[in-house]
Amino acid sequence: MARRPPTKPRKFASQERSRATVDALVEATARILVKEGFDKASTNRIAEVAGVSVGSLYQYFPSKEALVAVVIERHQQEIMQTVRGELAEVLVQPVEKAIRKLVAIALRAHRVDPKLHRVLAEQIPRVGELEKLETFNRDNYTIFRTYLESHRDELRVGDLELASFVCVTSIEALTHNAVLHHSKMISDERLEALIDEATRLVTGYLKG
Amino acid sequence: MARRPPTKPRKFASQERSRATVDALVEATARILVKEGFDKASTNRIAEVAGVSVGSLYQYFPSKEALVAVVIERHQQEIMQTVRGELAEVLVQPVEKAIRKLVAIALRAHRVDPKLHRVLAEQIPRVGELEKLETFNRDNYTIFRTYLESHRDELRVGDLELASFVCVTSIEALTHNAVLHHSKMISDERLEALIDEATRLVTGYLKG
DNA sequence: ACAGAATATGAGCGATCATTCGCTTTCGAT
DNA sequence: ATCGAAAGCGAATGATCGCTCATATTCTGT
Repeated sequence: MARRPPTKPRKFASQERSRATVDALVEATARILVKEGFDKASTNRIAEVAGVSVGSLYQYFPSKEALVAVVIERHQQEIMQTVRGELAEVLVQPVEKAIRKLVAIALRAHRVDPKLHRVLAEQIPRVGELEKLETFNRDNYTIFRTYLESHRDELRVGDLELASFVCVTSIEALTHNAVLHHSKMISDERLEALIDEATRLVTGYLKG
Repeated sequence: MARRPPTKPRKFASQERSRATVDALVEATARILVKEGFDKASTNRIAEVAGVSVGSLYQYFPSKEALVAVVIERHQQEIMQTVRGELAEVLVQPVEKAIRKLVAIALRAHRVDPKLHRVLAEQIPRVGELEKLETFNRDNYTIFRTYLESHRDELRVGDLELASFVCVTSIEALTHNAVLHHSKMISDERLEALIDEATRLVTGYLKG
């Protein structure tokens, strides 16, 4: 197993000990990002918080960027796990139900480790490897556009592309801001109110 | 004039030459932010692009943060100059007209040096002096809330606070994304279409 | 023409950062 | 018990950064 030259290989973990190291590094990175922000997340500090040495970090991650990218991926996967099942249901429901469920899903997505979500959204530079954040958003857009196409006859929209843009942007911004900038709004009661309002906003727009 | 000890004073520019230096520094900072991003904007590089020495930079700005803060202020003032007159008109107009004008204003605001706006919105760390960005947004929110209060009877809204949040967030996100992430949409024709859609979205929501 | 204030200079300081590499320790297979 | 591979270590490197200061140049009032 692992036939690569041992001097270079920045490679995968085969023993359990090393898997624990990788895990500790990813977790430490996330914790530092949340508690101290992106620019305090130096590789030396990450290794220190993870309880390993910098050298070990570079055994498994070719760069700091790669490590942050893994943190992003893990966060997106956690969101997807919370959401994938519900997302399938949406596609076969009528507009009003679908939008309401979509808003609820978006809200729940933003409540998975909100502080990490905020740092990723606001502080991570979108260069090189770290553009995955943009890609993730484009996926949502495509899914929504597909839904609108298959329910075209129930809607009063001229330009599907434009309508998708309006809806996705609004829902994303509302849920993002509600969770990350107005966390007082998080009482379950007010949260239901927000779902009502966002649903009314979007369905009203789609059904004329 | 200027009685401070000459060893410390990090002070104002009284001669024309120094005013030009300050201007060159601010402009160079903006240009670097746009063309190379926030983390390439080192003080040495800023001074180099401005055609002055680092020392001169620190004669007029106590820190890099202060310099960036001035760039932010200047950008916000440029936006306000483009917008202030129109904003006054909005307050005395009926809902539909008002919203349409507000959307158009927001759009125009985002088209004042859009690339700089994007960098300021997405790359500048919101710490210390640089929180002005948040304050600016809170102002918009307050203005809108005031408008809704004075037109309460024309509206079908329960919670004014919540409605303001929904409207401001949506308009801001739509105009921001349209200008900064979908610049293909900028053809004047599609731009009018976006104003139509955003207006329909928000007025539909407010008037039930 | 001269003095002192204002302005400009840029080498360099100390801190911090991402990354490397020679070395040691632990593991798994025999 | 042994040995090679895997995992771990951390001082050291070189780059870059924000910022200072001793010095030089230019301006302004007289």
